[in-house]
Amino acid sequence: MLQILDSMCILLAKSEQKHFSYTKKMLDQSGLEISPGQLVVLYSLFTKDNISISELSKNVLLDNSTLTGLIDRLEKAGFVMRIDTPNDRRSYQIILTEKAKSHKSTILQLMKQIESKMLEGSSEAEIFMFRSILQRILINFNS
Amino acid sequence: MLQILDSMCILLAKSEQKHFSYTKKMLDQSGLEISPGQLVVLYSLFTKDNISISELSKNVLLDNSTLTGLIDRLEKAGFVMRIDTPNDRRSYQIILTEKAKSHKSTILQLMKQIESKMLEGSSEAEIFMFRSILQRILINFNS
DNA sequence: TTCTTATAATTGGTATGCAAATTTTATGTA
DNA sequence: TACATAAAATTTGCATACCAATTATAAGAA
Repeated sequence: MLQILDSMCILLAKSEQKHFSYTKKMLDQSGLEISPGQLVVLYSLFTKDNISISELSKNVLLDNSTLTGLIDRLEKAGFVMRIDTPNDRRSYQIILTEKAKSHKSTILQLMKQIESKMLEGSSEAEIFMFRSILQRILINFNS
Repeated sequence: MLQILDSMCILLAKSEQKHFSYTKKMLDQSGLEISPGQLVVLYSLFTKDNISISELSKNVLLDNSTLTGLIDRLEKAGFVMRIDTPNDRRSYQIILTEKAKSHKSTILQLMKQIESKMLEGSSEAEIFMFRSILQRILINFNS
């Protein structure tokens, strides 16, 4: 085992790095023309779209400025549209296109596949504990 | 709990994202003038320096091209030096400066502090299992 | 020795991410 | 109404990361 991985922080970082690379590889192979960052945005929009950038930023834990670029690329690729918000000319509503909706099940299936790969060899009990520790980490770093 | 976090993959990604931000904040406050990426490189070099970029890239699980920039900034900040490799004019050896060595204990202490924050509220047994699952994830994504 | 192939490091292009600054529009106050 | 303040989105600048291409050098084969 590499020396740096004796640090739990670095182990976490590298696990995510490899997860990101694997996700990117799988998306490339799928032909969906979606990036890992876009995947998270779409996943959130599948549950609730027709919301502003600011609302979306809360849902996906990303800064507005990060979302601007992500939405630009998603819009260019035909997965979402910006439509005017009534009574507020500062903001837009982000809505899914038919193209996005038509790929929903494929996308969700791919995500399940990646999750399976990630958790291969771990028991239900281990996964349950893993989830609760990650949730605690998120809370710890937000306070 | 946010909807997107029902995906273990996204939960992992967001945990690391928050860890990264927290590390950046702590480093900023410390006045060390080191970035999170540089921290990992220094941590590895503390164990073994006087190695080439290629060797280092294996030790820190980063691409050569990523390391070039990181080493550039570390060199500029006076933490490392590139010295010529004897008998191979293509490569350099990366060595720590006295400045880097003088900050070693401060840096290691800061890392411990971040790890403590991260794992706050988790038991030894939970941490042990957490580590082993992360290691398995790393293996899963590398095969 | 010459040519091919491989290796070391860098550069350039793209995708995250954030913070700070900016632009435009709303809202609240005098 | 006029002005100050707030909010929504974007832009800019910086730090990761990767891949693909490039440059320089080394090593092996003919």
